[in-house]
Amino acid sequence: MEKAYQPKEVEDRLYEAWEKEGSFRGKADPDKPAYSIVIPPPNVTGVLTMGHVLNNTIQDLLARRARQKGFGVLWLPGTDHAGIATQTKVEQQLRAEGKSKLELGREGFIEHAKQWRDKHGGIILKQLRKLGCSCDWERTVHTLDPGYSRAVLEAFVRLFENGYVYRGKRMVNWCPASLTALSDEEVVMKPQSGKLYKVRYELIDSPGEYLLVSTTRPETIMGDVALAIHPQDERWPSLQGRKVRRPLQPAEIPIIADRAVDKNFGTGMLKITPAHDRLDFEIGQRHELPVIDLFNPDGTLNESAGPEFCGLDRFDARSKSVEKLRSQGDLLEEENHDNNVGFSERADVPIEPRLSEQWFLRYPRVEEAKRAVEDGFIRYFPDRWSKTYLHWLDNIQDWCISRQLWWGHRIPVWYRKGRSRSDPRNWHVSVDGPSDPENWEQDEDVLDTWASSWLWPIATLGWPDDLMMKEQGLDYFYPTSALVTGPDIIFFWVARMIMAGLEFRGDSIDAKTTLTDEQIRRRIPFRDVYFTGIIRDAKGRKMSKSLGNSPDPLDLIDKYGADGLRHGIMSIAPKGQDIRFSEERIEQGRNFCNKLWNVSRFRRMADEEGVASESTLESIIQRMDSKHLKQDDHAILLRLVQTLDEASRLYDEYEFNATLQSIYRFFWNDLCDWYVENSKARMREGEGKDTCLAVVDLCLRQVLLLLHPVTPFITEELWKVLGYSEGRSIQWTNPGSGKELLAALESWEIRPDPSALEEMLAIRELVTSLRALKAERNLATNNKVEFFYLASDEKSKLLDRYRSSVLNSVGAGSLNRVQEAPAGMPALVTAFGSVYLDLASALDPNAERDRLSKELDHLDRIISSIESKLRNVAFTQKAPAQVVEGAKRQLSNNLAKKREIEEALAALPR
RNA sequence: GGACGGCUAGCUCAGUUGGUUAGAGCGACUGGUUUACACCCAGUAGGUCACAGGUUCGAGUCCUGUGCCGUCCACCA
Repeated sequence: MEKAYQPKEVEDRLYEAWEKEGSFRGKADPDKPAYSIVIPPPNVTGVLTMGHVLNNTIQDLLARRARQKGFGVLWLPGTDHAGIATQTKVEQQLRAEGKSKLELGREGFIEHAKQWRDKHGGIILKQLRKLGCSCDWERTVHTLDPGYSRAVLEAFVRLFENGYVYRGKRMVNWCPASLTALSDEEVVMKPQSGKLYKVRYELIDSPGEYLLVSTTRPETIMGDVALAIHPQDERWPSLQGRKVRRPLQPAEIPIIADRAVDKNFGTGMLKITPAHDRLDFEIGQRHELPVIDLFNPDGTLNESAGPEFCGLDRFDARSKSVEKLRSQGDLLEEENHDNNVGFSERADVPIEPRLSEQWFLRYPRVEEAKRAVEDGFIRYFPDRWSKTYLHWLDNIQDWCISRQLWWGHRIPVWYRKGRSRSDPRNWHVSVDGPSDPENWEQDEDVLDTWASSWLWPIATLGWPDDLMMKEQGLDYFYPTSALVTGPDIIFFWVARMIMAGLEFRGDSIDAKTTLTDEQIRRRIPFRDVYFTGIIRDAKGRKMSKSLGNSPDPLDLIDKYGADGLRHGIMSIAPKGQDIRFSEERIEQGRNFCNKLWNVSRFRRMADEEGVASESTLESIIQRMDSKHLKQDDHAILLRLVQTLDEASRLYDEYEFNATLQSIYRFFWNDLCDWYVENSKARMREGEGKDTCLAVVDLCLRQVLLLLHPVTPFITEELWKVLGYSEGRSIQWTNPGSGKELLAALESWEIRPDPSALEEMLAIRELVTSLRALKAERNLATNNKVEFFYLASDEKSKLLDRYRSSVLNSVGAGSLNRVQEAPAGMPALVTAFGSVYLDLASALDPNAERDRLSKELDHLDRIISSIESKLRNVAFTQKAPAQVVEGAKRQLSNNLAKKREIEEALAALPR
């Protein structure tokens, strides 16, 4: 074995072997309980980020643990076509080649995009293999696959038939960069510091008299169709019904009154531009006002804006309109003003409210979606996200699902040629289209990407095709067991998947009929949802490409190994809290693997032949001879039992960083630093050698099993190297519970002594104190140091049993009992008693006095606090007896310590 | 304007239902290469648990308020 663990060769070799053996294949096996996860499909053209590493490590961990526990496991991978994102990329690349999508035409563009996707896409899936992800790659799904596409269209048609989908002319969020409508969720509000302009409008019937209006968007004045005041605004009792002159594109427009106007904002007077503001549009509807659309789709102004403005970009138009108003004397004031502006999430440009005809979805099963989470059919980890989820559902708005793009699922609606598209009588809605296609033309738009990915858990398992569902094992794997994703897509994806599952799984149920509990239980797409945190850099900033603060996971794998990366990331990932990334933690993950490697190496060096045999749990236990079991053996076995239970509990609670901490403590502190260190002599020779090695084997074997979900490669490798494999991969062996281990030990007449743990802790504290006495005086290399101790008979007896191992681990010549504090020796007071270092020379009495005085002060503070507590009648009467007893014991211990320190102090030479 | 999360050692974080003297890793400092591991071992220093009240015999932990940091939701021109 190499001196240091070399992950590269091991990882590639093992991954290949696992794939070849079909370890990851998800098969419906009626003899096993099912465990399934569907991957949150990354963008097909995406590359692996630290976020993916976190997310997918957790999923892999869950899948691998389930495999160990004997479940029929499926982790289903795939990619998302990512409509806008991909189309934008392809267009950019075309532009770089000097081509445009219009030249290619729809068919040509899609063909081109597909080629581009096939060439550059799917990289991320290869990268996930490097991470060790145990996905069933044979079942990889892409959202534009024929089967999946059919599911998307089928869902649309069913929703249409059930009255959930409708077409309407409405205000939508328009992205002038991507030239498409967006859903409300794709708009992010950003605070902007802009200007608030005060503009005057002249009253027609009273020339020279003006009304003042505050606006942030002077470039839309040409589209004003009215001014509005609040009906109860007593400042202007008689304005209603009169008219003003619009200062740009002059025209006479009426003054109206509407409750939606805020009397207290600006001048209390609102200009109404129905085509370019949501509120204005609503007011316009109420008052039957006309709509003047000033903008082209790309955000430039059109003819309605007048010749001066036509063709200008909206922001140029803004400055130009300000200039013009100023020159006309209509601009009275200009002040700084901070407000929130909606930006397109993808293109990062301000969105434009725009009136257009689009397809909308009224969400199905909203009430049941709430119940599913409220009543615990679906559990959120951490639970607090359920509040965010429920709040969104309470205020849910219809979903604009049509996108003016080419890359995606084309809406399965056909319009009769030459007839009005607004009239449903001219529509044909079906998956396969009309039988006389020559008389129809298909809707040009595609569906929002999320209107395909919301079917992910059900459509990847074959829905809606009966045969496919059977083949893919939908009945077996659905509902999936866990979903691992970020809280940022709780609305985009999680909530919508729940509604889709409730609506589409099983028989179609009338919209008016509420689902029963049993139906909800069967239809939900997943049972547990684990929300990860967001990975931030060391300064707490979000990782992003533009900041360049995101390390490349593949570089990290190269440097620290996939296991190191996985271990590192899992050790810093508290449940649902944001994560500060630091490469040091990944380094620690690598170090951990190396430690595991080296202790295994040491184990082999102790007895190469013993390792060669295929050792099962039973055969390891049978190598233990209870005659040769020492207290240290009992103690480490008890710690192993504890750790098995603790780690298992923490795994089940999704507390992965705590899980690793628990395993770490056992493995590093208890096993390596204490047990192995103290057993080196036994491991080499003598009667107890076999027993001792068997204990080490048992501990190592269980540690490997516990760690396998987190660090699959090194554990599999050592599993074989150490001879625990019985020819089988570690993947299929369950670490088992502490209770099961105890039972196995018991069947071989091994019953760990419960008092051994406590003894070990006491001895460890003693050893630490003795080491400290030496270390503080730089005596680390001196093995002949003599110690004395002052302690009770009982403690003295205990020490006699451990003396040699204590001397050995401290590196000391002797440790003898005295009846009173020896003069002039540095001392430490432990739970065990006082220990003294015999050091005639090189002692600085003053330094020693300082140290002891400090200790004494500290003790005095503790003692007086306990005393006052015990003097308090309320405490002694109300606190539970054991707490009071504990305090008393604590007091007497500390008083004893104090006496001993005082003695030691008195014994110091002046 | 609402809602949620965070504030504990220089840094990153643990701290289960209130109960003996608040922990770990990293970093700092001291010492160590007797054949598992310097990706290691031994040890030391370092904390008014953000602040202010309250409940309680007892508060890092529960309640109220304040501050700062972060996230989400919200049509104020």
